[in-house]
Amino acid sequence: MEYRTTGQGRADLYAQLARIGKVVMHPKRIELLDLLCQGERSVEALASASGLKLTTASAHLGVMRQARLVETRREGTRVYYRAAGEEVCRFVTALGDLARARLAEVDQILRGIGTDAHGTERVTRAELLERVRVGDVVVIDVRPPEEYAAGHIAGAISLPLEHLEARLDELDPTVEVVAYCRGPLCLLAPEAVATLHERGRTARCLEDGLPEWRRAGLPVAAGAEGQMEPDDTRWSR
Amino acid sequence: MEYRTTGQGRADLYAQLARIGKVVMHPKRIELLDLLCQGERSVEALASASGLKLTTASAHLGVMRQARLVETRREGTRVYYRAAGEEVCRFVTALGDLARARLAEVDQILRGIGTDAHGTERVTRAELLERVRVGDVVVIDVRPPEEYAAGHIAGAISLPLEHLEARLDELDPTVEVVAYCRGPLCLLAPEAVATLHERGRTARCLEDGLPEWRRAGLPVAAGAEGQMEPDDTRWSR
DNA sequence: CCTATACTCCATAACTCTATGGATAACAGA
DNA sequence: TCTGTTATCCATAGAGTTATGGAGTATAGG
Repeated sequence: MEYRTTGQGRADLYAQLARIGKVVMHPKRIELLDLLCQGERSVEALASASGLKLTTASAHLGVMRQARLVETRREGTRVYYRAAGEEVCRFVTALGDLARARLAEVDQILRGIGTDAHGTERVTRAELLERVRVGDVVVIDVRPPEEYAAGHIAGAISLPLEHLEARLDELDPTVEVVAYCRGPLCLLAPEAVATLHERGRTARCLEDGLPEWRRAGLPVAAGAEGQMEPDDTRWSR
Repeated sequence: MEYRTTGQGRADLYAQLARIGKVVMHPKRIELLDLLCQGERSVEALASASGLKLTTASAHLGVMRQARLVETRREGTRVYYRAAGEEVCRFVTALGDLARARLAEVDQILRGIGTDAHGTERVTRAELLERVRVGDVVVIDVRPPEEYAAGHIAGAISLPLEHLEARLDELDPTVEVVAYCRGPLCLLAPEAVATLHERGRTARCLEDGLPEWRRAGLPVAAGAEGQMEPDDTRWSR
């Protein structure tokens, strides 16, 4: 018995799905997509962040644009790429979740060097929200300043990982620190927490990162340090 | 400025995610995965259902097994493959959702030949549940009998698409029919509804299909027509 | 122990994808 | 208009992927 419905239609359908599959078959494209879920970036910025040559990065971005997973905006001589919608970021998250669930290797990497192996539980979003309200915690955004400026947890201060040790004295040793970064696949916050632990501080990571926080409808602020415009309308159309 | 955290770790991480990405880069593998989300099947059954040669199908299944997306069980000389967990099916659904959201072509195919183009709204799960309770609707499972036997909506009767026209007189013309199949990517139910409309019947599709119904925790029965064992423990470990 | 069945493994040829550098295109500023 | 910047396009070599048929493996049954 053959149960192939409308023969042609089905084949076409799966071919379309494979267009999206092809995007995530290459590690660098997943990396780029993950970066784009943080906010828009120029081709050059993406290339240097992912360690690709400009032409190669452009080619990868072209593939992703053809699959309609990213969109572009031109500003003078520069082209800014962004994820084509919230669904794209959800898909990247889903891919990461599946990988963690099915591939022991992923969990090992995430629990490996510089992560929360010390049995430190992560802080839930609900808990953080409450403790920020009460004010008995300091939230640090350990991502690069540009990403902080593009959107951050309301009330968080920008303290990029690479400046953490130098600016350690800005943090009150008696107050617990909660660090967050780009999401479950990002290693910035776990590394920050490990560093803080080495210095005898109390610190934990937030579960997930900014995209998940935003997606949960929790307060996000934009702009550089200090000025706290309640903005960020990126996904709110 | 370079912001590449733990250089090696990140590259490894994305390479692992790409292992899963590579699985869904090929249309036939998506098709196979979609089939496996309906229940386990032998290699031969999968090959014939997807129109692949046995060796090719086996190779594709091998790729999927290496990525830990499917698992096998041997029974005599036969090897049965199954999805490696509920997360796998959720991922396939997520891929389909993303494709529908981002690729106009997919929506076109789904709304194309034989689908609910007639402005027919789909029945929600909640509505169906209530109307089955009241009993003013007949639910037909238009998938192949084997899939019905492996698990179906409690109360549904098995009426494979290919027998629909021949067995049309089994359906009371005064009662609305709700057809369901494998999920949003499956075209069996929309075709059945189109056929029923041509015969002047009142009929609609259920939103999504059996996997989504099961995932929502709604009643599923197993076994062939008539006998209604409340079973199906496939995902309940 | 022999045979048939249901798969998996292997070698290979055809094909597709990726990285790279040079050429081209779009734009801003002088 | 000329120049520098930023990004895309193109040709190509190299790497990886798929389909296929034939060989090999595991199992059930005679």
